[in-house]
Formats: sequence, structure tokens, C-alpha cells
Amino acid sequence: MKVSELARQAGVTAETVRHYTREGLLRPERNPANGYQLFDDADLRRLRFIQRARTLGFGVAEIREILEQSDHGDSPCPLVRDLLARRLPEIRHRIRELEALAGRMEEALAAWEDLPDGTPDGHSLCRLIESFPEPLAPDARAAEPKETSS
Amino acid sequence: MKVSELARQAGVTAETVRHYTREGLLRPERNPANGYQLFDDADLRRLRFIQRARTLGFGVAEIREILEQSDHGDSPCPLVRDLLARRLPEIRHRIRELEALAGRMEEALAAWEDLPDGTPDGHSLCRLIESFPEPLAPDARAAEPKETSS
DNA sequence: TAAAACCCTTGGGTTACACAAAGGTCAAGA
DNA sequence: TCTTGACCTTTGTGTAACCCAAGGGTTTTA
Repeated sequence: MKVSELARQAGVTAETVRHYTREGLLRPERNPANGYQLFDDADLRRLRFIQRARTLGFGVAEIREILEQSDHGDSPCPLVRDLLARRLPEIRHRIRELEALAGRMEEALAAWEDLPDGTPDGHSLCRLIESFPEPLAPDARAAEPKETSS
Repeated sequence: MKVSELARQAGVTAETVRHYTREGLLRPERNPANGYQLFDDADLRRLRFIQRARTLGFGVAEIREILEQSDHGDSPCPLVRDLLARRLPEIRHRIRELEALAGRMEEALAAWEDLPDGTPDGHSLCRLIESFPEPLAPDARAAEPKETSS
């Protein structure tokens, strides 16, 4: 099958398929007559594996590693497990960040909801943002603020 | 103050400050003698606002809009509220995605944990990944699979 | 047979910075 | 005074995972 057909069956765009091919995750044959890429069912399964690995949080480079090791006859499992174990805490951390973010957003929206739209002092309202906790500055607050040093 | 000093007080890198400046979020004066950028306390407050807005999920382009409107004397609040309201569901969605991701990762790790490292058929173990639910393909499954058309 | 539909490659755009290079400037010590 | 070393400047490149447009062949279909 050709690019678009493979893409359709996997539910991705043809561009994505070409991208994976460029990145070496897929190695289609070529029709020598016209240079078209020719994929088979093994490629479709491979592409579906790639999709699942992507939803598991693997990057393209990592997936290439996994596939190469697998193609090479070695079991990629220890590699996969390591990657998984290393990525998981990062994901958990990212989730907490986003939850905090969503919380702050809701906080802000709730504060505004009580007020009419074009409230008198709109300017002061946006101080709400300014009143949010400062993103912790690793070492900035360590030194005493020597402000107005212009 | 100069770039590094401002950066230090806000807890970001000098590169970040230059980046914001390039993007028009900060407009420092210039020392005509040597071309150095000169920031004052207003810039520091502005930078801190930018940081908070970033933690609220705003992009640099959006913050520029907000600041420009504000500089222009208009209240950016309706804009801010709209942006917030539009972004929030996306964040929530992203959180759900990541939680599902983390869940799948833990599932996989747990399945492996019960097994010694270099288990007999490592290859079949990685079928775990293959057994994960297919990422839903928008319209792919709509048409009947016309496989083996190589 | 001609248009529609697909294929190819190349190159640029996206986000929010990080980093390196090449060169000017400045404070301080020898 | 000269020389470090620290800091400043701009410009250009890289990152991740694609998307999109252009320019130009090919295949399919009416």
C-alpha cells in the first residue's frame, strides 16, 4: 500500500508517516518505477506499535532505539522498562504542575465571575494575576533585593 | 540595572530576559554609550507579571497582547478572562491524557516487575505494549481494512 | 485524453527558550 | 597602563514532532 493508505488505516496523516520514514522508524520498499513508498502489513503493525509507544510517552528517537534493537534480534524489554521507569516520575510531576495550573486558572476565573464584565477598575482586577504566588526563583530570593539600582 | 541583574532578581536566565525583550514584552532603554540594555524596577515588576502569566498557561504572544493592551491604557481583563476560559478545558483534557498515560506506564511496569530481568521470551513481553488500547483512529476503523494490498 | 487525485522532495514554520561564536566594554589588580 | 576576567552585544543554530506549501512527476478515473 502507499503512504496515504497506510496513514488512513492507522489513523494518522500521510505527513506523519513520511516523518516516521524520514526518521527511520519505517523502512518501506520503493517502487523502482516511480519511487513511491510501498508499505505492507508488517509496516502497519509497526506503525501501530509506534502509536502505542507514543501514547506511552516515548519519543521518536527512543522508539527508533527500541525498534532497532528489536530488528537486531535483541529483546528491547530492559530498555523499554528503563525508559518507562525514568519517564514515569516526570509525567507525575508534569501532572501535578498542570493541576496546580488548572487550579490557579479556576481561582482566577472564579474571582472574576462575581464581577460584571467591564468593571470600573479593570486594571486593578488584573492585579489578581500579580497576586499569584511567585514562581519560586531558585536563588533569586537568596540575596537581599537590591532594588532601584538603576 | 543590566540584563543579568534583572534576570537574577527575577530568577530567570539572562537569555530569557533577552528573549522577552526580542519578543517585545520588555522594552528596556539603551545606554547610548555602549548599547547596553537598561532595566528599572518597572521592568522587574513587568517580568514578574510575565512569569506569573506563564505559570497561568499563557504563551508569550498572548502575554504580549495583554501587555500591549494594558500599556495602551485599556483593561486587558476581558481578554485575559477569555484566554483563561479557553485554555482551561484544554489543560483539563491534557491532565486526563497524562493520567491515562501514567496509568498505562504503571500497568506495564507492574506486569514486568513480577518477572526476572532477562526473561526467556523477552520479545513476547513487549507485546504488552502492543496489547495497549489502540489510540483511537478518527475515521480509520470506519472503512473495512483492505489489508495485504502490497 | 484530460482533469482529479496522489506521490515525491525540499524547505520553512511552530514554542520558548538554550547555547555557541565573534567581538565590544568595563572593573580591578599588577 | 596593561591585562585579565566578567559581562555586554547580535546573529545564527538547535530542540520535538510534526504541519503545510511549493514545484513537479504519476496514476487513476471519467
